[in-house]
Amino acid sequence: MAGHLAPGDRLPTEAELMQTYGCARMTVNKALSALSVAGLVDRRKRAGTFVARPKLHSMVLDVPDIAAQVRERGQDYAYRPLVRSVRPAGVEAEETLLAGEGLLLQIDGLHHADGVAFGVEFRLISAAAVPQIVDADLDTVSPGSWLLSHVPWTEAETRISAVAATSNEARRLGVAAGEPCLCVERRTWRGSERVTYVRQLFLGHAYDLVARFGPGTSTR
Amino acid sequence: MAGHLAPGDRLPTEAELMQTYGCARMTVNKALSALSVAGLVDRRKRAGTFVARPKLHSMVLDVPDIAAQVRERGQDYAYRPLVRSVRPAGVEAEETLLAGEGLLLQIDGLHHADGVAFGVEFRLISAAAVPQIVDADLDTVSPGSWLLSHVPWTEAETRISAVAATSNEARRLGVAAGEPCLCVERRTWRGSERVTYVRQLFLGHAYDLVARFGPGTSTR
DNA sequence: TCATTATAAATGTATAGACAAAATAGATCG
DNA sequence: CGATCTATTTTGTCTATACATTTATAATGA
Repeated sequence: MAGHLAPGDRLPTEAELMQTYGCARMTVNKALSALSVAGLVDRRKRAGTFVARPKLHSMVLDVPDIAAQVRERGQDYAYRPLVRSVRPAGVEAEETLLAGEGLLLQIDGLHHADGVAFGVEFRLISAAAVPQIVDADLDTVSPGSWLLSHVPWTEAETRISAVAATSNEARRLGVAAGEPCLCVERRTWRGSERVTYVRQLFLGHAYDLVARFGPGTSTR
Repeated sequence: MAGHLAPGDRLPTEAELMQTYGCARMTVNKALSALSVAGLVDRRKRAGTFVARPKLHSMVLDVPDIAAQVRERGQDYAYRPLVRSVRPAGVEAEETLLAGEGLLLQIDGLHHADGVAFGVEFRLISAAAVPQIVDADLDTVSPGSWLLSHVPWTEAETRISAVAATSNEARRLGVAAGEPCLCVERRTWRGSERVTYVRQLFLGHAYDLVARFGPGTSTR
């Protein structure tokens, strides 16, 4: 971290470090292994341990709770449901996003900050994976928060892009069509079962995401 | 992962797992510690090990090499420099982005796919932190790639947002002003020294980012 | 009843020793 | 000269043991 070793440089062997720091090899090994999973060094048997070339290939993206983030700025957060419908899967092309398993719950809603809408959300939930959702009260709490606290999930994929608001979306957000928006699409699984698909559209000037890489990031 | 244990459930103690799987406690401990740093379980002394409630608070964001990503789609990638200037820091307000240390190198450039520009990049590099950059050949290779392979860095922060292309940016990208673009701003440090600031603007329909959370993500 | 103290249960971390696995470097042979 | 085999170095992983640290729970006392 101090920069004494450049990427590609070889570190002392475990045996040498063991001597240097006067501790057992297991201890050195655990430390180096930790550096390895943190991506700071590469280790190859027989060859040794090398400073990894920094790769920007992965960073830790903070996906903040929307409500908490808004409140942190001193604003008032509110979620307002727009549409809620239960229907069998496979009716529309969109359902390929969640794909064919029993009943499908569609929930649209708006995210407000200080009473002004800054994000619109389209969500599909598989009733097969989340049976409790049908009777849940989703008028005040956002389905995102509800799912987070009620449904264990094991895998998620988020796609981030920039799009122009369609006329429909723009109307809901109270802006002109074509307004640049940050589009967050997220698919969530529990095991191999799909749980939910959500597409969130945030006004470009009202929302951003932050990702970090560095000490303290990977080690939490 | 199989869902047999719900969030909040308590796992067997290390001693019990040791019996169950017939191995040493150190082995059990290493396994549980790994699950802990992966964020799948929480461990409290005296209390035990518990299935963590899934938090969407952090995901792993793939920041792909732009060139590689374009080529993966079967397209031809090219970087073309636009502006390159060396000047003392502190001249413009922008320099607060990298802040006052000696000479500052500004490099603007375009990212092309199959000859068509899809991204424009504005970059500041601290010559104090990267003295070699002044003499580097940056006509064919993008400064991003050059820096990656020549400068070890320890920390980076990326901000992602959606913005409308300014008339200047739109001209360079060959689109209409106001076109929605994905804006990626990244600050990079080595220790406490700032290395570079970059602001990249990608055409919304030509670029997106993907973040994942799940088995195999944190463990690489 | 409440605050304080003591006990014990669980994780956290270190050690020394052993063997496995991989891959480089060298030796051998055609 | 090249291919193949061998030896050795280095990391990967497990084991058994020991002691430290934290903290939930039980015991104690005013």
